[in-house]
Amino acid sequence: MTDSTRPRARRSPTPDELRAWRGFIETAQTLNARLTSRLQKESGLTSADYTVLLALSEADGRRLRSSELADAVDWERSRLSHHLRRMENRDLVRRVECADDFRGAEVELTDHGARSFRAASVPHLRAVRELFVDALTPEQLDQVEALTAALRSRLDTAPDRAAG
Amino acid sequence: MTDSTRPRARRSPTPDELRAWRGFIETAQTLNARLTSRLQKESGLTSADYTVLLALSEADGRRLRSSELADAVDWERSRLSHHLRRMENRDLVRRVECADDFRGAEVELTDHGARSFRAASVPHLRAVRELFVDALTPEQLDQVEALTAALRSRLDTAPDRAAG
DNA sequence: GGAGCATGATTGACGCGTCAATCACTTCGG
DNA sequence: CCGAAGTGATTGACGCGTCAATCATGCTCC
Repeated sequence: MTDSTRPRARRSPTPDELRAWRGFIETAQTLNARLTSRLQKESGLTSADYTVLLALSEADGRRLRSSELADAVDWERSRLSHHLRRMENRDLVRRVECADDFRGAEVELTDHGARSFRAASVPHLRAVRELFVDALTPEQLDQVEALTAALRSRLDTAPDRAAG
Repeated sequence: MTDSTRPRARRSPTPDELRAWRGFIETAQTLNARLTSRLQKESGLTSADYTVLLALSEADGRRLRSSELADAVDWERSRLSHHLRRMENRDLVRRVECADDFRGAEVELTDHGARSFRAASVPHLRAVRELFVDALTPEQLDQVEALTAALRSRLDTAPDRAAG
């Protein structure tokens, strides 16, 4: 216990803690990669596409201001802009001029985009069930919520560049 | 309960389940982004750099065959190859011809690479403690291990393109 | 021992995401 | 009004990761 004289937060994680950390982050990444790959194969959409289409299909009139969309999906502006250009080229979305503020643009789901999203949705959600939900007990699912709540609250507290 | 007539795995997740899923994957991504950004700012290394340097500094003689390194970090060959080129340009690693098999290459930590890794390591591990370990109770850390074990075993079982 | 296949690794093309710079339009102060 | 500051959104450059193609060397079997 030579570490016990140092403040806890300044020590490196113990091997056990590090194992938990690595397990957590690697599992999340693998899971994400697997879901993404299935989504792509089954429906030709990336998970970025899916995120955008989901946000748009939930919006009133299937359209959103660019900035609202950026907030909804929590992306940087320029990332959204680049991605919308690519999605527009594939006829998944359409940009239309905004009537009340000519700086702004509105983004609209095309019919093809709406259809693609609907077609992707069912197999995607099924995959989430297979690879995540069904792998865990109901108690574990509750634990997940508690864990992520705790982590999120820590993330919200710590102001990006380290804490005091 | 109209769903109760359908096999469980074919249903979409319930709203609760979906919330747990979204919480899990988004938290993991945010956490990862935060750690990556701190690592980058504090030491000029990406997490990809860090991963490679960690694997190499744990290897005998600070060197590994390219393919062994690829296995160690679980990357595609070509990704590793691209990344090593970039790291070589920054004098973090060096490629040397392999004596016993002239197809192969060995990758070696440079002194500068070793120093960069050591310098990055302490603040990085401290950040892991701050943002992950210290956000959770010891019980929760145990839960994380059990959860990820369950998820991993599911991932290993399901043969990438869906399960029966 | 040479043809054909296997293996280790690299390359090129391309879509992606970040950062900094920029463009276009609006608003505010005078 | 006009100019300056503010705001919504796009662009360009660049590093990254994937996929398919390729290169170079080693291996096998007749």
